[in-house]
Amino acid sequence: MARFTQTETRRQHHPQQPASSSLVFIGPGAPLTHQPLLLLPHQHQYPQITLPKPMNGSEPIPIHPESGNMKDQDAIKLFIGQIPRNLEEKDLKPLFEQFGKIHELTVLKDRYTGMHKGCAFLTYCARESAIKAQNALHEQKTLPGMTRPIQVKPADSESRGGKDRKLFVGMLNKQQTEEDVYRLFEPYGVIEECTVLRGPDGNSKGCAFVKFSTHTEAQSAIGTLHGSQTMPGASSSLVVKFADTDKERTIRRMQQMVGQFGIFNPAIALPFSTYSSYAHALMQQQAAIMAATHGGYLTPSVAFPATQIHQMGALNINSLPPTPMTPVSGLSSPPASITTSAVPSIVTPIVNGFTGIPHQPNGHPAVETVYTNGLPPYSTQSPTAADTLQQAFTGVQQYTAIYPATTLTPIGQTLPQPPQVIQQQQREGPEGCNLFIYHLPQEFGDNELMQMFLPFGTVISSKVFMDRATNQSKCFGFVSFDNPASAQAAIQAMNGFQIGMKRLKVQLKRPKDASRPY
DNA sequence: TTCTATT
Repeated sequence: MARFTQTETRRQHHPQQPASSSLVFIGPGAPLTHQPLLLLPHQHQYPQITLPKPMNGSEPIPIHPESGNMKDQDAIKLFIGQIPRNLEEKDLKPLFEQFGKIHELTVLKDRYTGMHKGCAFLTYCARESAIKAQNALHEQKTLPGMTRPIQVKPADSESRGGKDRKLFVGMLNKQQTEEDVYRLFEPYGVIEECTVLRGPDGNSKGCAFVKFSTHTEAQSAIGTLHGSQTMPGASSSLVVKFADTDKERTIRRMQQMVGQFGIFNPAIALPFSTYSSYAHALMQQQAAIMAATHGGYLTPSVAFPATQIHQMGALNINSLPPTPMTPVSGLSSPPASITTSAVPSIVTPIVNGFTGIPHQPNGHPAVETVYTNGLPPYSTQSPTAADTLQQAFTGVQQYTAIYPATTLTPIGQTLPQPPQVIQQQQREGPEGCNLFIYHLPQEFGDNELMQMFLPFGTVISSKVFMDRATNQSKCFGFVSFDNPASAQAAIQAMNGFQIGMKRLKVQLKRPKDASRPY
């Protein structure tokens, strides 16, 4: 059995501190499961963990720092993962208290929905308690209802970056194990984590994550290994690059969704150039956002909370039913298997909770009516592709749509002050911020329109014009941003963007007084 | 060929 001893993860605050425990590589011979292979500290014996019993309907009791509850200067903040979503702070407390006095324990909640994220941060008063807890708990026990073992490890915030030393390894062959990957990367530095990505069946997806202890090590692995060889059975040479950040993953998912739009009419492929231009604009936009945000996190108005992104990613848009306009063969479109059941139930009441805003008497309901309702006007018809698409987008809707419905949301008191989306009754952006979009797919409603433009900035309003008689989309609409740069980015990326057989026309909305001399 | 989550 192979055993590789490694030094402990370096801590940001004490880079010089000698390793206080060693990490052991669990290699082949050890029963490898589909779990990521981690470099686990030696196990110590601790009392059998008694799982806390969730208490129904009780309020969370956050444990906050207080006097007499001082923490070590070098205390380690731990990230706790794989927590059942029905466990709150007070439920978790007993589990962790056995390793020492807790300084702070916070279950992470979605900022907007208050939804339990299934993870928490934990800081003990004593550094040593954290180490004990990690050794005793990490990957050692699976909490009720969870399919993976609990995670107890230093929070990302405890190590600088974290991402700048984590590599994505692609184009592995599916037979390669964690150990194979480990061996491959071992020469370049200290490997803290090595995970082969696997599907539910445990089969390798042909890629892996390798985390080095330093950026430099990671960089050197890239320099030497990337493209250096082609694994047997792989379609191209080995890919070694820094892993995506969450933001990049978000962008990737959006790109994938965009790609899926082409499925509305499989006969026409999305031209790569257009796709690429959208992707590129997304990247630029995201980069701009990141640069403008000191914390490095996306502005709430633009960011998709990770949990919701996850929801999007979990939905199979490929299962879209044929649209009424463009029936497709069974070839590329399996029967609609997506149902509302695939969407967290919280979504529906929120999205449906909108009340109509009365149309203006000027005969222009569109731009005047912001988020009149969260549903496309055709939603009462039999299921359409857009219905399903809407479900796919529900996570985003839940986020974006929630603001106008503040008084209707069941979790209203957990909502923070709504960000700029809530310029409440503002319907049209400043000049240069309002776009006219033509050649929309018939199935697109306000929401789909909004989703398509959200990546470029804060969408103040989105409206697809409907034919009053037929209740069908007139295939054009308006989108308003809160700033001209977003509008320009959207034009750059989306004008000429092909969806099905059509190409979008995206241009600035003509100002009302455009033709009027001043 | 990008993971279960990181205030």
